[in-house]
This record gives sequence, C-alpha cells and structure tokens, in this order.
Amino acid sequence: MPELPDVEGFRRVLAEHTGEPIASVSVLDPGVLRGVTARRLSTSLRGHRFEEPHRHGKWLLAPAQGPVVLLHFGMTGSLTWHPLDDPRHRHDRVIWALPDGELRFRDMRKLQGVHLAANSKEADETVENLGPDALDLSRDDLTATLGAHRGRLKTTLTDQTITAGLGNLLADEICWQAHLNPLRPARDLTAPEVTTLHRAMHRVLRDSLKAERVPPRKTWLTGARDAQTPTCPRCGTPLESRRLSGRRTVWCPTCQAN
DNA sequence: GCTTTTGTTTCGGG
DNA sequence: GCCCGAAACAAAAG
Repeated sequence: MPELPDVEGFRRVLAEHTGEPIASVSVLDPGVLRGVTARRLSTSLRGHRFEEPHRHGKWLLAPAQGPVVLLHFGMTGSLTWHPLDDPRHRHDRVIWALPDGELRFRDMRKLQGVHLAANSKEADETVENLGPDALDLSRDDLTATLGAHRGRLKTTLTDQTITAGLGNLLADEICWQAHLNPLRPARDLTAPEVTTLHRAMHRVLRDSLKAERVPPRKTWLTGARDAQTPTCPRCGTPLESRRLSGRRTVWCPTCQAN
C-alpha cells in the first residue's frame, strides 16, 4: 500500500515514540536488510533514542542520535506499535524494543527494506536522487517539471526522481480528479490544465493524509477501480484499464478523454 | 500451473 | 540521452 500518505502515517507512529532508549533490535528476517548487517544495525542503535522522524516521498528517515534508520516499505511494508507481549506476526521482519512497547517493521514481500546511514549526511545521500516531495511541489514546479518530460503524464507523476511520493493509486486518482487522461504526453498540458492538476494533487493528498491511505471512497476512482465491472463514479461510464509499464492504469474514457 | 498486486531497479530496443 | 516495456526481486490470493 505504501505511498506518501501511508508513509506519513508510519512517520506519525514513530514520532509518538521518540526519546525512549532502544533496548534491543531484533532482526527476524535479514532478507529486509539493505546494505547493513543485523549486527551493525543492532550495535549502532542499542541504547540510542529515536529523534523526530522525517519523510521524503515514500522514504522514512529516523535519526537516532547519530545513525539514521531509513525505511522503504515497498508494496507491502508497514511500521506499527505493539505491546511488548504482542504475539509476533509471520511477516514481522525487524523489531525495535523500547521500554514500554516495540516498533515493528512488517513486510510480506520484502521488495524494499531497512537501511542504516552512519550520519545524516550519509542518509541524505541515500535519498538525494529523489525529486521534491509531492506536498512541496508548487504549481510552477509542476509546470516546469511536466514541460521537461516527453513521457506520459502518469509515468511522469510517478517518477520518484521527478517528484517523490506519488504511487500508482495516487497518480490515477489525481489524473481522474483533474479530468486529465493519464496517457497524455506530460509536456502537452496547457497552463490551465496544470493548474487543475496541481489543485487535484493537493486535494487528493490532503484527504489521503487524513486517512493515512488513499481512501477508497465511493465518490473517488480509488473506491471504484476494484469493482468487478468498474464504472466512473462521476458519469457511470465503464472505466478503461490497461497496463502501463507494468502498472495497472485506470481512467474514465468520458471524463478523461483528454 | 497461471495471473494479479498500491514499488524500484536494471536491461534491451527504438 | 530519452522513453518504453519486460523482467527481476518476493509472497500470497484467486
């Protein structure tokens, strides 16, 4: 699930548990470790306290008095808080035990995982290829960014090096709310269309942040796309669907003719 | 067996 | 260099 709003939710979980010493780090499945051994993860963090966490796009950066934990949740990851005696889930991969409970990185598919940077400079290097966070993207940024790319609108929106945080569901939802066809060349959008797109992006992000997910509302594309016979919540037209670079892309051929 | 899945990276082709 | 699709990573559901 994790796109920008989901990761923001995980950031809030972590933010509620800063300041307490890390009693232990348990790596239940080293298959999620990226560029760090279980031993180094543990020795670097034990006794340290998590500080205010930061999110950039789909990355969660958790400084811990020097070292920085970087989490990427792939398609199935999560970070949740549990009482110390909570039974383990089969997909719990790494557990940070604090005095009054534990933080768990749970991830079925292990497509991404847990990184450790020695300091904030090294952490920044890990995410330096990302574009600006989608929440920080001004309309002028968006105009410049779209104008510079010949590719399709949706592909451009989901390219993390262009802007960070938008995934498959968000991109489709934003295009739908903006009445724009996701297959259009990005650079062909007119100025008013970019304005509409920018407004739709912020509206979708704001509502999704509240829900800590892209809410599957009946009035949204996201709430309609998984029906057996999906129809547009606005006009009732059967939704169009195809694969775009391996991602399922859904749009309304009537509302999003252009 | 097969296909599908809300992410990212790499590779080959145009 | 840009853009695209396919494959790979991995696990589960239908």
